Amino acid sequence: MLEELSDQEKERRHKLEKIKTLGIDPYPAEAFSTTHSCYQVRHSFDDGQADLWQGVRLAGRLMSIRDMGKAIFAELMDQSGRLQIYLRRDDLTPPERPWFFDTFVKKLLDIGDIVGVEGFVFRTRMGEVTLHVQSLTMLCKALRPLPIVKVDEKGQVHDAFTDPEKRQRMRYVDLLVNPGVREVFLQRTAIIRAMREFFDSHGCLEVETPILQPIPGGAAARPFITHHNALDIPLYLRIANELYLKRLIAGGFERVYEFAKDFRNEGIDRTHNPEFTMLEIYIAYKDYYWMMDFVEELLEHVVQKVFGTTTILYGGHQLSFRRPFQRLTFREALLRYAGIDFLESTEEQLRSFCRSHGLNHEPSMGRGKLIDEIFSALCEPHFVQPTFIMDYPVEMSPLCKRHRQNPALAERFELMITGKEIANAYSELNDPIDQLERFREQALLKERGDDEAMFIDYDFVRALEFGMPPTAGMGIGIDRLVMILTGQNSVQEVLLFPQLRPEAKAGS
RNA sequence: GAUUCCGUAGCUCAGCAGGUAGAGCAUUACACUUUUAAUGUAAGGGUCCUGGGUUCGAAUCCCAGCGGAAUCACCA
Repeated sequence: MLEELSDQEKERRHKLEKIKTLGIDPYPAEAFSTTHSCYQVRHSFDDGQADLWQGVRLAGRLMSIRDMGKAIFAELMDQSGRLQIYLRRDDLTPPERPWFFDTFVKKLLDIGDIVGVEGFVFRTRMGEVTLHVQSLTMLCKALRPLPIVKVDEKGQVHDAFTDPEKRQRMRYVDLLVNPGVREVFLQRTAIIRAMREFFDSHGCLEVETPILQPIPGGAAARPFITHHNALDIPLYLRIANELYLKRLIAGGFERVYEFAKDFRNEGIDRTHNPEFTMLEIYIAYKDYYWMMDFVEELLEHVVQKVFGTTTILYGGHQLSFRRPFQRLTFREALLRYAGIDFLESTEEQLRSFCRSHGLNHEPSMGRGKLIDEIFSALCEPHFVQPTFIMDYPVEMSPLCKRHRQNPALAERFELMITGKEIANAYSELNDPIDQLERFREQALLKERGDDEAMFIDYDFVRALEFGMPPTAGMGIGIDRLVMILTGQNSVQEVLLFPQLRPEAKAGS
């Protein structure tokens, strides 16, 4: 069911028909080869060697058109940026097509149309590097008008395309019209590439593990569930890939990592999207202390490489990614900011602490969750600069080794930045008997109504029974890291296509 | 899931003591062969999110729904 067309859309469809009538294909099949990008022309044009700048071919979208009568100034935009082009009747009125300029270029081209041009480069009186077009090829007619964003001489932006809903629903328009948006996604890719290079240079192997899992393991979260028809079994979209990567360590790979799309069936807000990207990496024969050094080195490297500095401005804070980061134990953090020693507290004491501080304390919450609640509310906001929090209570970490000095603690650290967890790492539990017990405790929590408690994964336990070397493992929430590094305050701004409610159908 | 705010032309917005709509840009026409938020003159363009209700009369008030934003809850 098509929506009713607006006047401007009707107008463009009329133009489309006229273009066809002139014998011009508005959607030609042939490739259009280019010699330069807009950026190259604009930044490397040399007035002294103008004769070298002939036969320059560019392709892109018309972003503005200033009709001066017998001449037109327009802006062409390609992936690299914009370049002014100059279209003159005298040059675009070939004898075999005398109507070309007056009928086609002037009347039938619109902002948003995609064209290929060829000509020579010159500098206008106003000092603008410009392509003097000698031939123009229609490459695609745009049937909808593009929102016109204008920037005046003071740099002030007018009529910016800002409606968050429209921007996200029509990201293709957002990307065309808001240059900062493109920049964020280029940086996102650069960040991931720098990480990948770092891992590869440390002898790590990038692998792929199942997204559809019979048992959703490796994290505490509600999964999406689906059904496999041929096998007639339920399958879950993965909430993590941890247990599969550790199977690979058991299988003899010593350094593996995966940038994994994970899925969690939770609410959507400015820090949560139902699908998100998590980097997980596992290194055999190392422990979480080694991993802390490794993360520091990784982040300092990535930030330096992508941004050319180790200082990032975020929400008014100067974040320093220069090594070493602060380190603090979980117990010290709770003592300092909540005034409690969780090692000395029973579940009941923790529950009443939550009650008296107005925090959550559902009956289904065990010790681990109560402690987590207190920590999140009272401690996390203090860790603005990159800070390692070490040695979490063992109840909160069912896949993590007990601390070598205190069995109530786990050999786990989280890296907090701007009060948010960015990385989470363990000395991985490789004792199959202990692992099975921890799974069973999770099963009990599930019976108490904790729908995020873990399932027992017997195959994973079997893998551990065959033996997995001591291993350090870590996960990094890529979207949140990208948010911080690119200065965005919502995940939707670092995801090309964030999840939205379906658009209401027109008519039907 | 709860509360609050928002939903008017392609884009950004104004209009609300209730009398069936306005601006800038965009569009159309004309003028202008070095302009750059081009300019000048003229014109067209709107189920005012949807559905009910109150009223002689609703973009404006009330109710419900849909969508979005913020805060909280839930959650990495």
